[in-house]
Amino acid sequence: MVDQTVPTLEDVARLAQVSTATVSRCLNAPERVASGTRERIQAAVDSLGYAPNFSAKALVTRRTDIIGAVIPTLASAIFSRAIHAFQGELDKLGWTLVLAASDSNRETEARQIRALIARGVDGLLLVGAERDESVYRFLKQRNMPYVIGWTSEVMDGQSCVGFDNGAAMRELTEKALELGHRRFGVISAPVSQNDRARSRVAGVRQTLAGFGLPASALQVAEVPYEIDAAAEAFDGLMAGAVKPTVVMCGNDVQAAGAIRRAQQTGLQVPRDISITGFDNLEHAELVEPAITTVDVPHVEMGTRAATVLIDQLRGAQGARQINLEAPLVTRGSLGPAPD
Amino acid sequence: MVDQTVPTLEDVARLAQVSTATVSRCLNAPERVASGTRERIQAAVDSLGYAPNFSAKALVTRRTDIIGAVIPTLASAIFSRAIHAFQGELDKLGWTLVLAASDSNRETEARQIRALIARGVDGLLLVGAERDESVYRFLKQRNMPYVIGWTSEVMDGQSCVGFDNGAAMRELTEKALELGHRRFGVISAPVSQNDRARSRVAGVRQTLAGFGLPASALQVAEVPYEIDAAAEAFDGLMAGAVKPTVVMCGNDVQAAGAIRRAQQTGLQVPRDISITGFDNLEHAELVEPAITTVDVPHVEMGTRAATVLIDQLRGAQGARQINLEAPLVTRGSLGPAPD
DNA sequence: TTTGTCGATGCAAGCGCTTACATTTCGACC
DNA sequence: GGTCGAAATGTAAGCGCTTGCATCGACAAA
Repeated sequence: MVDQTVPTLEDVARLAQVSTATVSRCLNAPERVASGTRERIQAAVDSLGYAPNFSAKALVTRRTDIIGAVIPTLASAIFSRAIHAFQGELDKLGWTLVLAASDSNRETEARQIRALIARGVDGLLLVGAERDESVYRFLKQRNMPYVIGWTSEVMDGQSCVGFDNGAAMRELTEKALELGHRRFGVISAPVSQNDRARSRVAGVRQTLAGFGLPASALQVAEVPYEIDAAAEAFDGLMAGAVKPTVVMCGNDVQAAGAIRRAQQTGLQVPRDISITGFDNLEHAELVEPAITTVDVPHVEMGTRAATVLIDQLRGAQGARQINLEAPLVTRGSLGPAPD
Repeated sequence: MVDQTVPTLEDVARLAQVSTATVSRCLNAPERVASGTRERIQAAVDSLGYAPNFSAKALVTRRTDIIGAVIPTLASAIFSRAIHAFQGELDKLGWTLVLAASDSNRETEARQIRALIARGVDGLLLVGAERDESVYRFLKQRNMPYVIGWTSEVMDGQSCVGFDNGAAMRELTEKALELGHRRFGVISAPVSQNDRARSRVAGVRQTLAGFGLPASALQVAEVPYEIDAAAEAFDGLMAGAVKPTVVMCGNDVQAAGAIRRAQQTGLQVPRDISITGFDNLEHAELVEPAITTVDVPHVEMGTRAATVLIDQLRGAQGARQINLEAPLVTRGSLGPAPD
């Protein structure tokens, strides 16, 4: 290893017999440099294997071309599909993604948002609209562009790319009502710090109330998005005074857990009990019976989030609120209510 | 929005009536600053809401505290669990993760590795050992620390945190032999640019050869890690002259696709045909029958990869090659060969 | 009092790049 | 050949931070 030092603009300039300014221009706005010079510089760049130092560039331009995303988790497929699409689109547009997972912890999320901003990200993708006001103040104070995903319920002036969690759940609930169900169970993620989960539960509640059912027609259990936790929650619901005929789950992982537990306890799905999910993850159509669920447009959400954010960075005026379709996917796990 | 400018070290210094050098020391090595001064500076930092500019810092220290990871995809759960653990550990240690997905494309991967290095990452996590020699030359030339995940077959001097793909598959194959299977099908990811997939297939081949079976006892189909593609590949294998009694899949997604297609064509698993997977993804125990598979230690791999890489960045000498256990998980999809 | 030591602090250079502004070059045209 | 404007290029000032070295002052020992 003879030459341990990385070549700089100055090395290129010297080799090409021009000033550093010309090299810089050649790299950033080639049309402002005479073609002969350009070729000479290009040759110097190639022979030196020069690559610009982004820290130096960022220092003077005040831009990093880095976008940050803070998501609840990568551990399951829930967010990873959208993040994959998000990253792919960013890559295409010349941006780089830095990623942090908050494990659905509010303080962690706030810390990570600050950390990414300190790192100099040009923009942020956040999940859900609910966070401390102090975080939004900070974002505003630093004039940081951001887009909120996975929900369409945001404040004026905020950009989002999401869908209506409540509406999707209302639609699913109506379907269940049509099928004769009158006693509902819900297995949800803890709603206290999760606006999307809360909207979903609210969607069920509103629909049932609108239909004229008493509050007792709905039992809610809150547990994490894990199979075993959902299985236990299912047991809890079925052991209640008012046994539900349909259990609506906050996502497909919980639905899979509920279905399995139902089958273990000798119940047939959907003959004895109907179960629904949310997200349309890959496994939703693999389990038996396949899960009736809501098709969350993960990929489109990720892609659009990237374009909305980049548009904003490039100076587009005004917030954009994009509300995507999240259609019902009817499969075997939801059937008519038992007599 | 009155004060649009972000406070700098100098602002803090002025307010605290010290030099910028002292503020810098106070932030990076508090013990070298008198406690009175320290308090004054702290107060100034707080009142200004000062946060250091990482680009400037990186420019002079030549370190970014950013780690890059280039993985094949985030679209499924295959890599995301490990990346989640990797990011969590990095976060704990004070590092930040930037992520790029190559979609298993060799050129894209090479481009992304270069891009992340240009961005100034301090280290890299890569998946699998197989890439153009020019990439490794580049890595070496730039003196870039990196760790290779998902395999233990690396060159001398390279660090890895993985497992023995071939050994795991040999073990699985032996199990199938014990159960009386003599005609094997394999559904694999395309092996041409995927050393892990190649090792897995080789594991089957070696075991069968060692057992004395002819080459015709093994039929291989190469398709992407997708359910439908796997289903078609399954059809292809079953339509061959030598119908397999067991189909070993490159991962659990393919196994799920194969199982479903088997059932659609009236075959009972494992009575008529056995099917195995790889990875032990969440759905492996959700489908019916549950998938016999290899439990890849995703989380531990992610965590250890982070610590190995950071150790290296901190100056630990020599490459570390960590070979984790990837034990068999016996479930319903693998049974005795039919008579 | 003088000297030496050491902890605390300041000074200033410089990391590699961009860019406003100044200067040079080069044709086109008369 | 001389003039002029545009195009091409150069000059140099920073961006915000770290850090080697110089300085200062307090205190202990002589």
